[in-house]
Amino acid sequence: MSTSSRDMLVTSALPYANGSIHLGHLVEYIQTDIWVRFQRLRGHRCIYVCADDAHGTPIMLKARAEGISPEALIERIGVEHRADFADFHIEFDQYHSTHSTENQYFAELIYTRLQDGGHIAKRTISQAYDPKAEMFLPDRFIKGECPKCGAPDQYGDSCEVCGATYAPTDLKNPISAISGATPIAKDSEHYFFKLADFQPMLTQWTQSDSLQAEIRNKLAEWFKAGLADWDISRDAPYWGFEIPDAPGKFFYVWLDAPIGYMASFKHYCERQDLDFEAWWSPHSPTELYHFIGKDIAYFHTLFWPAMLHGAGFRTPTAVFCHGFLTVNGQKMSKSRGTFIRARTYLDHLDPEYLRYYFAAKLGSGIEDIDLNLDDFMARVNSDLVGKVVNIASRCAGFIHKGFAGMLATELPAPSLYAHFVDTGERIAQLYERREFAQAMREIMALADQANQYIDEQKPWILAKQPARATEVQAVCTQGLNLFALLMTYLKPVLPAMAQRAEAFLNLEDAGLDFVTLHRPLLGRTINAFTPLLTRIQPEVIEAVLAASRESLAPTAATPAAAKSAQAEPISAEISYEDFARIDLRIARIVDAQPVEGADKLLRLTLDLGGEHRQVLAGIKSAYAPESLPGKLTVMVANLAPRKMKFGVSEGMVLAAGPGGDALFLLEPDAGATPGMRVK
RNA sequence: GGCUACGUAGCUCAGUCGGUUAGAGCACCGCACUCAUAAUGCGGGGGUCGGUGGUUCAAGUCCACCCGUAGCCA
Repeated sequence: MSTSSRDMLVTSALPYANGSIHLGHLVEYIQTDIWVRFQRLRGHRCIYVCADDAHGTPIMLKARAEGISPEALIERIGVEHRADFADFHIEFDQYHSTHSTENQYFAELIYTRLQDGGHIAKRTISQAYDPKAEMFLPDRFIKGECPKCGAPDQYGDSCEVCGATYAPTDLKNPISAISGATPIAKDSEHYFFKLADFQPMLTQWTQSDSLQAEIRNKLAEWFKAGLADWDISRDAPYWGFEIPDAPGKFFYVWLDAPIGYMASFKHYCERQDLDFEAWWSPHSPTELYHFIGKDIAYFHTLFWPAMLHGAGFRTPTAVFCHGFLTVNGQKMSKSRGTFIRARTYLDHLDPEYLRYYFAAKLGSGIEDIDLNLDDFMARVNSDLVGKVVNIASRCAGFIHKGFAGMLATELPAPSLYAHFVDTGERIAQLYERREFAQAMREIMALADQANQYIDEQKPWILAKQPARATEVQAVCTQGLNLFALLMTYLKPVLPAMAQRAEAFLNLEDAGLDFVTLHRPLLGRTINAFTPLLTRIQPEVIEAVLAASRESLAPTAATPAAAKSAQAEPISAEISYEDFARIDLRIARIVDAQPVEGADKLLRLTLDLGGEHRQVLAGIKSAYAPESLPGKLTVMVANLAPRKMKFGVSEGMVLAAGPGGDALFLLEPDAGATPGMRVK
């Protein structure tokens, strides 16, 4: 079934070394790891490398803020990243860093070759400069008022309130996010990579099978817009590699980041005594694959192949893009507790639950995938525990009770077994094409058939008739062999569970794989059955959400609160009598509906302890209507009714925050009831 | 604003080149079973395929416009 052995080098995008791995990152590492493990189970040589992306302004500033060196910061984050990946069973052959001697070597080599080829230009440009911090400011580090809607405290590239995009120089009253100083314009000479030199080569490369159709469309659009020069230098102070013969100029972090793939592999070659050149020279027979998120397609499908080609290296065999992760249908949100860090998840849940769920949702396209937590629990419990593990569980007892763990010497239903083996080839093709969701559906359809078979044979009835004991043994041997095939097919996704299954099946010397699966397990003993996987409990999901709210709220809230107190000074003093005129009441939200024709409003029906009020509240951007009914909050009960385009609003609910999804309804402590006055 | 995707059952998703009565899993309801981690099996209800218009003998599928969501770009 397997073809001749292939040599493959696979990468995942390098995580940035200034923060923790979260569930969004894991989509990519889990997708890649499943594919790599599958290739190895098919008998191919598949080397999986990655590294921390350890350069750039954000890392420099974070280290400065913590009062440590950038080296110390990236060392600490590197240790954390490696532990998170290892605990999710992400099995890299090499995990390295872009801040390494190998990476400096390749960055300089590639740059020098591009320069020798005439592909580097120098030009003086004017940029925002912080005179106090004495450094140029990336767009993200300039804040000010949106030129379009006037919203305060917006970043230099786009407005979070009205969605406008603009240049940092358009901001009104700009300030440096680093020092608070007003930025000035300052000239500096920059180095550019002349991407347009590679237009013919890129046109050809992007039309090959290297890319998904959606990405090819996107590239066509970029080509139409024209390939602009790419600014690859940054001025000191900058955390990165200095450009050869250009004192005070550094490689932009995005130049040396993808080169980190080569550096990591080079490090591996030195450890394993492999020939680096054989894998990276043009026309190498080996295969090179990059798994990335769709947001960084531009770097990997234009800059990267052009750089490689221009420097005399091979180009990737293919670049595989995936979409983003949403949780419960929405962007991950710190206030909702759905911004879940890898470690928080691991503190509560088995990593294989998530590996399976992602596999069940991932295809070869670039669509976003949704982690719906109710669906997650139902799917994992029902598919893995209810269907797959159940097969082993219901057969094992009979084999141990009646036959001392000995399997029958032949299969009673060889054609059913053969059907499972044949389907394995289709499943393998789905894995190969990264159609994991379809593969999981095929596997679960087989699991259904295995359960149906046992149900038809009814070994629990046969077991009551001593004369039919051998039939019981035969049926359960069949069931366990079907289970062994299912575990083989799931092994790329569930490596740890597969290992437990191998121990149970007494297969520890020669594990399950896609090459030898046509040989059934017969006339041998198995070990005692222990639960291979337990069900997810709903309380545990709640605990993860609660922990995510807790672990992130303080760090996120402190600087934001400090800033907003600064931005919005405390109002003029009022008397107690002024305050007492405001009648604040506890209200229960009994209904919340979107308002037709209004972008920001929800129509709330509030219960004030008998009396019902309609309030039109501008909280749609932060709260899904279905999440509100039942909640208690605080309302201004004696506010004059206000007629709006969409009806009369009879009061206001109280919420804090700058707007957008950062809007937080006030909630009373437990015990408060609708109608109570707030004093 | 321009561009690229996406919108199918309560939830998560399939649906090929336009072709018979639009499918699956979960959830729900009924029955059976009691080996199995309350697991399993059989049966059932549930859809204006985002909307409007068009092309066609025939549209979930193709075209146009609109609405919604996400992303990219200036």
